[in-house]
Amino acid sequence: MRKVPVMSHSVGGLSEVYGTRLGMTEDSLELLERTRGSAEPWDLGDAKAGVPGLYLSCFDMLFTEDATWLVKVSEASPAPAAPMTHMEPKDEPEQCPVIDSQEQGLSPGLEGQEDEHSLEQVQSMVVGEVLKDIETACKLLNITADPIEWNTGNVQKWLLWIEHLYRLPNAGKAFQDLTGKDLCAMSEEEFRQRSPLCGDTLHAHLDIWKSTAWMKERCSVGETKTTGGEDLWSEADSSCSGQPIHLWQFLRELLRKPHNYGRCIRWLNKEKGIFKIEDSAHVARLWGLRKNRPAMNYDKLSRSIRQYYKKNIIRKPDVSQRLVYQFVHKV
DNA sequence: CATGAGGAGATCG
DNA sequence: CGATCTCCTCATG
Repeated sequence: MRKVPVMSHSVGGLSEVYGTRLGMTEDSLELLERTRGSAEPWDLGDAKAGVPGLYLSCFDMLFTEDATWLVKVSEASPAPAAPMTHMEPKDEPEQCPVIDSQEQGLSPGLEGQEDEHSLEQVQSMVVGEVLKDIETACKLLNITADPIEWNTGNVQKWLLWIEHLYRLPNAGKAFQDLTGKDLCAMSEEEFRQRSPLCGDTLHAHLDIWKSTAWMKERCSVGETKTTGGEDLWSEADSSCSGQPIHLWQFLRELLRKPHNYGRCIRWLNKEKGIFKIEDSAHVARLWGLRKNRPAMNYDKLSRSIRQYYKKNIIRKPDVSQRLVYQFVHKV
């Protein structure tokens, strides 16, 4: 109900990947009866697929929606557009993601069909989700939303992140020493050359980020500009003060996004601040990603949590249970 | 066998 | 310097 994944083939492999992995609903499939690609080599085959819940959370993070607005784009704006630099003459005329989601109210006449209308609603909703999810990723990785600004370290983080989320084979090395700018200048073909296995997927992901950044830029022109513009992205969250994030803050961030991380960490009793780490390895990986500690594991993460006992930040609940902790103070 | 408690030195921003 | 990170020992279910 919440998400209405939509797919398009505008991003080659992506649609198939997400289509199959995201557990698309039948109706959404009908909605835009797109070609249903053949199953990707790495999906549904492995154990994870059997437990969609596990990594689905991550998928939602960026993608239930991405495809969506590509759909919108390809359907709504027939004109070949700009921000997507060189587009390959692939099967789809790749367009620039457009911001029309905002002003959909202005063009009611255009989409006479109910389908179109509901589709628009879905799309704008979905665009919002993309924004939120990318924002979340940015916080977790401590990188900016705009790939153009990434240094080589940021790029590596992002790659790790995407690979981690989507269970892609490791391709980090293939993009070593590239900045975000370099990355953004690369065509899908170049991506594929560097990483035959997942270059196209990575490229598609990057496109989403680029598009989102571009859109965000467009939307925020005029306002927020004076202050530096971080307001838009850092509104509701606490963890933004430039200081290095603390583990307890990180955990709270995860807990704050049950939709994305509910399968690896969740509240048992939010009022009392009691939470449970459902997937210790997963949480540890996320933390390691965030802190640039590839060797992070639950052993070490839990040691850090235990340090909080003395500081009165986190404690073990009265009835001690495995992997269950409790924030001492109110959230 | 994964988790939990906590000591102690190393490391990083 | 503080907040982990890392490694380690020992205990527990």
